[in-house]
Amino acid sequence: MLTVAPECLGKVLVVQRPDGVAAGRIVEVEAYRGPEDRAAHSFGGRHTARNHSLWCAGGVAYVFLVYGLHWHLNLVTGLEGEPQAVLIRGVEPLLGLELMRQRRGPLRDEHALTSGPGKLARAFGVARDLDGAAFTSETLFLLDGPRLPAKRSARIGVDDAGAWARRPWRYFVAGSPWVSRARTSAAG
DNA sequence: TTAAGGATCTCCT
DNA sequence: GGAGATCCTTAAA
Repeated sequence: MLTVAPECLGKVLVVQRPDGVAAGRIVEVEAYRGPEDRAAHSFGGRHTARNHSLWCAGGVAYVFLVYGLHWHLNLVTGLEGEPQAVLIRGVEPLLGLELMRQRRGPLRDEHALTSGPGKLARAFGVARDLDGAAFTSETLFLLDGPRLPAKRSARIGVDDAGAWARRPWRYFVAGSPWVSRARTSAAG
């Protein structure tokens, strides 16, 4: 999974919805590795209705809601019974710009369209009905792209996870304006 | 059935 | 740089 995460950078995420198609190049991801990873939803080996998709064989989507407002899109990468996933945090829009703007509403900063996990999920129309969907379906799939140079840093939003929070399991493309802004400036 | 908390975003200063 | 929004999931009685 730690090898899969950097390989995701540069790939193109495509989501087809009834109201249109959206596509973008992945420029930022985070790796989560349960059940040891305290920051992961699967920490402790908990297999619940919510994170069921995490335990499926790799290649499906794990979609969940945080703070009652924001959806997050993960790519499950483990074997069946091994909860491992890559969280997609930032993409560079390629197709469906108009559609994304519609779904996101008026923005002060053009780059805010997809520069964050909650933002891109909304821009791409990702919601609960995509949870468990295969990444090879017509609705949701990945295209190969040029391998981009990955930089690493600590993950974001997992401060209370102790040493696990400091693991450099966030991979991003340095210099891309579509990378979400880390609260703690990226090391490296 | 109830209570508590969360892998964030946005606006305002 | 700081605080509020908002609803789903989980655990306990």
